Amino acid sequence: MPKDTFKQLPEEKAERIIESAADLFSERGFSRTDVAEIASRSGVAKGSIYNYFESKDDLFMYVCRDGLARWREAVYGDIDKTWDVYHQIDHMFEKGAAFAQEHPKYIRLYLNVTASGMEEYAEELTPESEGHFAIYFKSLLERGIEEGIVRSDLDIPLTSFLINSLYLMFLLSLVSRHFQIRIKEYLGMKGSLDNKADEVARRVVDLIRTLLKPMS
Amino acid sequence: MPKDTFKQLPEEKAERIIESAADLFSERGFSRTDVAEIASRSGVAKGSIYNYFESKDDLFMYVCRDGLARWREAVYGDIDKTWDVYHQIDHMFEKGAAFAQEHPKYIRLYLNVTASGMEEYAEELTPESEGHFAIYFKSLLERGIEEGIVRSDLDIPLTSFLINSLYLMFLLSLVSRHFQIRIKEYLGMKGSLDNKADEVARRVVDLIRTLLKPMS
Amino acid sequence: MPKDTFKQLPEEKAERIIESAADLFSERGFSRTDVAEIASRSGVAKGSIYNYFESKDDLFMYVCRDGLARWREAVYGDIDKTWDVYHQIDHMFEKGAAFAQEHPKYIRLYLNVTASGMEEYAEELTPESEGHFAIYFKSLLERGIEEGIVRSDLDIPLTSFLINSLYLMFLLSLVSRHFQIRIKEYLGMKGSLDNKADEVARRVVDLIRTLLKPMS
Amino acid sequence: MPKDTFKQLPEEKAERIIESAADLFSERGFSRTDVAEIASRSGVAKGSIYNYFESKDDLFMYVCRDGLARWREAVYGDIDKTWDVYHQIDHMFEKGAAFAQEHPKYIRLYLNVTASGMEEYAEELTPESEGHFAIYFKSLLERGIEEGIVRSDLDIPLTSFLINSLYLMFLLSLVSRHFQIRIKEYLGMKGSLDNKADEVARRVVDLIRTLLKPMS
DNA sequence: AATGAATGAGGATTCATTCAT
DNA sequence: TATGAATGAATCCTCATTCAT
Repeated sequence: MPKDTFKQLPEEKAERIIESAADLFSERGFSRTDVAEIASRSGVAKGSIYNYFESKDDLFMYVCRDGLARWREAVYGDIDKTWDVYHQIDHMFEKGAAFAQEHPKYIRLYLNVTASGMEEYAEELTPESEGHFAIYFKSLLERGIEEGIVRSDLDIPLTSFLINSLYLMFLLSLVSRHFQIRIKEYLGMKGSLDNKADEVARRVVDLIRTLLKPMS
Repeated sequence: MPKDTFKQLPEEKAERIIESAADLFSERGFSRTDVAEIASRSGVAKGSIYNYFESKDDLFMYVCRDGLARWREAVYGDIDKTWDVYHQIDHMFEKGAAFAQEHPKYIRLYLNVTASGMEEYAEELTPESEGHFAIYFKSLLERGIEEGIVRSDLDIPLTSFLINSLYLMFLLSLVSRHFQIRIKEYLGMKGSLDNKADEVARRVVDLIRTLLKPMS
Repeated sequence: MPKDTFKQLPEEKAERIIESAADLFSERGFSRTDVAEIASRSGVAKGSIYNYFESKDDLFMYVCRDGLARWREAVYGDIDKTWDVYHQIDHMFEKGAAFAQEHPKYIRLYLNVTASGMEEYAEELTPESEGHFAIYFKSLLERGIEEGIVRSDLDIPLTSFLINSLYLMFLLSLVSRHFQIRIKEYLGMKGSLDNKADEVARRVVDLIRTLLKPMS
Repeated sequence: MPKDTFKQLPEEKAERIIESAADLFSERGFSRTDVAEIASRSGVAKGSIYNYFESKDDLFMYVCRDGLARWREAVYGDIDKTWDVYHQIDHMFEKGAAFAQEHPKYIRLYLNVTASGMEEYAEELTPESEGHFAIYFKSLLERGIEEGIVRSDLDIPLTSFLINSLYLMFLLSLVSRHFQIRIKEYLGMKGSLDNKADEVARRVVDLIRTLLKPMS
């Protein structure tokens, strides 16, 4: 947890630190990131970082948690719960893609938490970040079934898991070299993915709709 | 690339080195792994590691490539191409689960390649490891459609991507703390996942079958 | 030398600072003591310490000098110069023991001044703290000889040195782990020294008397 | 405890490290001593120090223990147990003075162990270094009494303590600024003590003899 | 005068890699 | 070829001191 001094910081300065830290952690991973560089990039002294955070670990945890919250907010923030399931999923993919392209670093942080040797962080962050989604998707599907726009013979929890997995893989494809190469292998794409993100998003949502909708 | 001296090593010794390295890289990640410890665990001198490999990077790359190959072999090695698509997918999940439980380290290595700062490795390894799967899944689906057991209104490349994503998420759930917590959130499970791996595998395959089979 | 601001401080606040500083310096030594902790323990701001003292060195010096003065006062404060030499020595040991047990920190500070790298402090403090004793003991012995209760064949300065050395070693044994272990080795004692301090003091004074009194 | 690598070092190199470490620790104390400087002074790389010792603590402990052993050896090494008590004490003071003048650092290390915050070291080293002396002095006095050259009305353990205290104070006076100033206050000396060490030693031994010998 | 945030030099320790034996 | 000691750059964190409020 950040120290009180961090909370009292001018927002602009705090933001600079978080940005630099997120940049570096997401580019290089936890171990390869140097606290001194975070400091110099954000224009504060090395010692100051330790006035704000207990340790590099503490800073990392804060940055991850903060990044994941921004991600959630960007995606869910302006969702209208009255929309139908496909509309909401479509919105999530669209907003997710926009967020991934604007702030790839916050999504890359996700990969830091999944990495080997980061179990300690996962233990704390994963339930926070995934719990919401799990409940959200499940209730979305249930309502869809009630409304007759989702087939009723599905294993709901697993279908939620499926949708989220697709969602995750899609976003990671926009921010991680590995997942980018991977998706291009599957979709037979060449060149940058960036200008096709929306198109791919639409295809994914279409596929989901095709698979979920009741048989006519 | 390993040096020639490595290739001339007694198989048993080479294996000991690869095992120790895979153990450590998969538990701690690249940066946190100490070459000296790999050496001592495998009973060779630290200097010897540098007789066999150009650098820690080189060793890491070799270990990852080797681990991914073992994974592929375990899953595809004894597949019968005449089986139908659902049978083959079922086999993949079953073998995959067994492999993940017997050699979690080789699957954890996958996460190392996806991590931040590992782009250099992804660049080389990802095409090798994912290319196979992509082609394999696509041809599987195409044959399924021809045989009339897979609905024909699907976006084949994307459906391949979907199946592989589910497959990946399932296996990662067996070996990574993050993905384990995540899947348990979705499936509402408590306690260890290990003794329910087969059950979950079956559920996933069932879902895939439900979604893919043509509407009656 | 403390700044003027320190002298104008409410006595209670000044005392709190001195106490905390003496506590910490005496427990951890100069280098291992953190100015910030002195401040927080005495309930003042870190910056305030620097309003009162030029530097950590300055504070340390003041605390040592003050502590040694308290020690002197406790031991000599209520001595009656008309008592005979043995009575006065007995009183010194008794009061010294009581002081050592009540305020071990002030005696531990002595050890900080004797330590390596502390020559600068010794240069200033030692003459102040030892000068008194030297003169005092010598005149005490001289009077004892005149009165015929101390043998006249002694090397007076050296005998003063001897008595003070014993005195010092006795008190240090009450406050320093090293000297405590040491005296227990010599006296064959087990367990805590604290409840036997008076007894040992008496034995030491007895020995001094035995050695110094004229042959009958 | 030093690592095996240290034990395998050429004696000359090991000696250089011990010397530099003893020099610095004894001049500046533990905390103020920089491992990097020990390394550079002994002409080895900083990292090498950590090949030889677990930590700065470990090195410090080794150096202290080694120094105290050298001191003991210098003083006791060539003592003839058939000599009478005064002869042996005389020899100890003489050799002790010579050692203190030749290798003041090893005696200064003693002060590091007595310092605040060094209890951990005292716990281990003090029994080793003082145990010998305690037993030695007591048996010396007992034999002296049997032989009729030491008065029989003494508190033997305490007298041993007294002699050792004098011995210690005398040696510390030769190597520590504080104790040097102190002894000069008592003995009324000016200028350097060094060229008068033998004379003072003789005076101390004379005083001991005067005090201990039976009354005629 | 009081505060406590900001600073950056300093210091212990780690570890990939080299190299003499 | 095998070894493991030697190296020193890299990195986390501490802390005395300053200074703006």
